[in-house]
Amino acid sequence: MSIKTVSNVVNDHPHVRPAMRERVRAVIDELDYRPNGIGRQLRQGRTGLIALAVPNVTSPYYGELTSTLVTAARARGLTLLVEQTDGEPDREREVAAGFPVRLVDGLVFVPLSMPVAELAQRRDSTPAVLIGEHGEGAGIDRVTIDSVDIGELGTRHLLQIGRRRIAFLGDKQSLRSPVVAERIAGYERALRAHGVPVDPRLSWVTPEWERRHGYDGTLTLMAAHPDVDAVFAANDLLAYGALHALRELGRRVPDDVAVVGVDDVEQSRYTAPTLTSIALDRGVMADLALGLLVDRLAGVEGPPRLLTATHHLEVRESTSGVPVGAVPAGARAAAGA
Amino acid sequence: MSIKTVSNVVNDHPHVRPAMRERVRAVIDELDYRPNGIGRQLRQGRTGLIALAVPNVTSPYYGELTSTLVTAARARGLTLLVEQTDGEPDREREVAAGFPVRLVDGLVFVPLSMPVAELAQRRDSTPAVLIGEHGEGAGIDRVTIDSVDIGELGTRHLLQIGRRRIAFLGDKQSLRSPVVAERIAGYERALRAHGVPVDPRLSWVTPEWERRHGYDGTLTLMAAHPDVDAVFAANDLLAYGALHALRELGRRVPDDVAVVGVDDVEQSRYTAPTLTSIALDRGVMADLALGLLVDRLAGVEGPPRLLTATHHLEVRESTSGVPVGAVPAGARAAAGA
DNA sequence: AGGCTGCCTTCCAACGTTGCAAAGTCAGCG
DNA sequence: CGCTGACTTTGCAACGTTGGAAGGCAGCCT
Repeated sequence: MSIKTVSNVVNDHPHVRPAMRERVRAVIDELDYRPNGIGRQLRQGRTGLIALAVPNVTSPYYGELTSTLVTAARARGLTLLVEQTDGEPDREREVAAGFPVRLVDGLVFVPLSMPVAELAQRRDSTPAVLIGEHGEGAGIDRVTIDSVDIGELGTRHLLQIGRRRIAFLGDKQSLRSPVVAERIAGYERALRAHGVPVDPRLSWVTPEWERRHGYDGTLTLMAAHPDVDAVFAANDLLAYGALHALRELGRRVPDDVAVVGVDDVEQSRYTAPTLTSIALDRGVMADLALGLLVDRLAGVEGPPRLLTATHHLEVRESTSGVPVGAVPAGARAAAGA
Repeated sequence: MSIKTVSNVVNDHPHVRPAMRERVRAVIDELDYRPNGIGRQLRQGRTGLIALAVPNVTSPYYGELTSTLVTAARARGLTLLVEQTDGEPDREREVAAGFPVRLVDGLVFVPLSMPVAELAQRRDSTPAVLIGEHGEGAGIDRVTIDSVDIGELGTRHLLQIGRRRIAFLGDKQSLRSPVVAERIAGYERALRAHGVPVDPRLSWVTPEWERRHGYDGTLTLMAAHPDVDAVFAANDLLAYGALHALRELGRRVPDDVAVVGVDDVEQSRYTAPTLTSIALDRGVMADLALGLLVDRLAGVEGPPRLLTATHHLEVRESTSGVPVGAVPAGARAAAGA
């Protein structure tokens, strides 16, 4: 039989006589033959591969995002290939410039630090989607979240439980990325709306948003401003570091200092005390992003599109003091010792 | 100029006159040309792609492993492609059988549940490396850890701080995988060595090894056996659940119940109390695994090889009661309330 | 000046697949 | 019995690259 007939069988072409179809299938099983993806792709010009470029896979937030994307991609017959940028501008530039060897059909990119102007001048013709606040005006499809509202929501919650000296943990010294700028804008807006003076010294700079930076940052913050009665951390990891530092300093949470995070990753339901956080819908974000990308792969033209995923506040012990479980308060107090 | 000359320039072949080389480079820049990976790969028969199949990317342990592998692969000029099995036998079978379309050069696989006999009968000719305890006798290169010793080490530590009613959290009901079997073997060996009777009722079954299973498991465990004075969790996530449950129950850690985990992921330095855990060297494991795989890709023949990565105990507050930071004990006591 | 040598460039073929078109087969019908 | 038409199979070409071999050119030696 001819090679082409095999191809017809493998691709379920019509006009193949059942007898022949059976014969070919038998031989395929016999030889354990698999079509060579490379040849197929060369012919079709597509690989079915999508690259995902995130700062890292280790942070719970990006890990959960990656996990969702892997699953969502598979559901659409695509395979995900992972790159890590560590949020460094040069690594992000490499991703934006495209891989030196053309291999993927599309790119899902979470940029953090590279200048948006450079993103906009990207010459690589591979379709891309951005996820996150970074990329306003880059002319690329994007799925984002409303970080101004996130900053406002978290701060308002702290104001409502009576806090007045609220620190924002996770500012950036140089290069204030949109993420930070927006969250701080929301934070300040909420303060003003409540008639609480904005003290710029309480926008506390951390080099990155990892646990240890939250820990170090909170130690120095509390030393400099002992009157701080709430910490609004830019993400959950910083908040974990803050909780650890506060415990070490003997400050009770939330009694002395309340803490709010952003991302609401799984771990936040298990810290002691459990962490109040603003939940972002990662599943929806991944799905939306992949949908935008698949459109472009299918040849959909048009101006860059922008979608915004929703978020909501999950109140837990670090601001309410109320334990999650159905256990008497007395028992809880004893537990903490 | 001819296509082949361009190829020669791109591949740094000798015998290209500098003038011509320059001319070609200029045009490449001009057109922003990139070699099409597919054509190249078709010619060379290799894709430079490595598949990684893990249960998920969300668990800190696998997340950190994935992250390390991505970096290690990149350092060797390979790109990592991620699949998730959720630890389900059928999904693992698919991975073992090979992707329907031949596309990757090699496979790094962390199986958890599929029968080893089936792994051994794998017909796919793509080189593979296994990571973990699962796969003994499959005839495939593997990087593992000594889980018997891990079980023994953790248990001995608990015995040495005076605990006698030590529960093992994370047994599996049916299908006791090698991971569990080995850790429990070590646990029982340590108990016997100390003359402490082995109580099989304290090998507590959990459906999976996620935080919530540790939480649920610990609640039921402590209800059934209130005299338990230590919990040896099969991994850190289970331990976080255990810490949460114990806090809710008003049991002090480590005073009433000491807790030990396995994996020593980043978060364990930040829980309250910080978690004693057995650290596995993920970086080394990833490197070893990739080394084995690259050998096979280079055509190295020979019997299956087995490497064992090291581990060590990180003692923290959940067994020692001693805080990590340089803060007076009095401050710490107040902090916990 | 002719031939030779050595370097540079070009040509050809092949990797494995699939779209298209041509060739082949067969049954039914006039 | 041959023709028509529908259905089935096969052949060819092309996707973009690179190894190997052949071709071209210039300079040098005699």
